[in-house]
Amino acid sequence: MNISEAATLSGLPAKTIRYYESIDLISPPLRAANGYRRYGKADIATFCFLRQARQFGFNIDQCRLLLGLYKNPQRRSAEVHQLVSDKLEEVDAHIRELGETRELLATLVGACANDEDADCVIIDRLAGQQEQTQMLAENKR
Amino acid sequence: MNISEAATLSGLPAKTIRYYESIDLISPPLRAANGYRRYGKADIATFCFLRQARQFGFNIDQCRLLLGLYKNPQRRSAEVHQLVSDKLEEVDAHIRELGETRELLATLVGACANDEDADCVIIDRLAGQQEQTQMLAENKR
DNA sequence: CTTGACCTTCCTGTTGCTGTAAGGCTTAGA
DNA sequence: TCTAAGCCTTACAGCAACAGGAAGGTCAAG
Repeated sequence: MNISEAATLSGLPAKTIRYYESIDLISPPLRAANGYRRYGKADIATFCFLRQARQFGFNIDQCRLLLGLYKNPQRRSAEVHQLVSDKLEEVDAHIRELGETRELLATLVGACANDEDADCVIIDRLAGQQEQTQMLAENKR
Repeated sequence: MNISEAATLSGLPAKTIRYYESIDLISPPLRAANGYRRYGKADIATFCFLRQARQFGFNIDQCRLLLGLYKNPQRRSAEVHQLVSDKLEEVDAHIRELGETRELLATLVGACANDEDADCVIIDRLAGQQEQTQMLAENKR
């Protein structure tokens, strides 16, 4: 099948498939006589794998590792487990961080008058972190 | 003061300050006789404002808006409120999305044998979304 | 025979910086 | 007085992970 069908079946845009090939994430496929890329079922499975992995937040290098394990029948599931639980921790950390940001934003939203007046707690709060930074800077000396 | 002191006091790297100037986010400062940028207290306040806003997840264009409101004594706090509550919603959506990812990852971690064997539920799960995609593709026809 | 839908490669742009090169200014110390 | 460090300047390259578009070749239908 041609690249656009492979794209439809796998859920990866054709552009992305070509890009993955260009960075050697996937191996170059066979070419038809006219130069078109030809893909088979196994390729589709690989593309699906990559789409899923990316969706889970693995970056390209991590996908490279995962793909290596995927293609290697000698893998130990413990290796895969390690990669995935590391990612889980990473996602957890990210969620915690966003949660803090969220709380701060909610505080701001709640504190703002939300009217026609120019007085704005949000603006004050955003600008008013200066002293702390300066104290911090002084502590460093 | 010179740029590195401004950087220390505001918490924005000197590089970032120059970058913000280059994209017209902040206005070019006065220059000393030797060509060095000179900053004052108001500049530091602006830099702190930007640092905070970025930390809250506002992108550069949103910072441009916020900065406009910050510098405008005629602002209506409702405008600021709108920007911030939009951002809050955005962050909430992001958190929800990450939460779903987290649950899926946790499921994978829990289901994996985590041993010396090659059998790996994670690998199977990552590769095995193919049918659904294909059904989806067929529904589109 | 043309039209439109594919396909190819190559180049640029995105976001928000960070790194590095190549050079000028300034100040303290030998 | 020389020099070494530690500032400062500009300008260009690069990161991640693609997306958009140009310029051109191919293919199937009407």
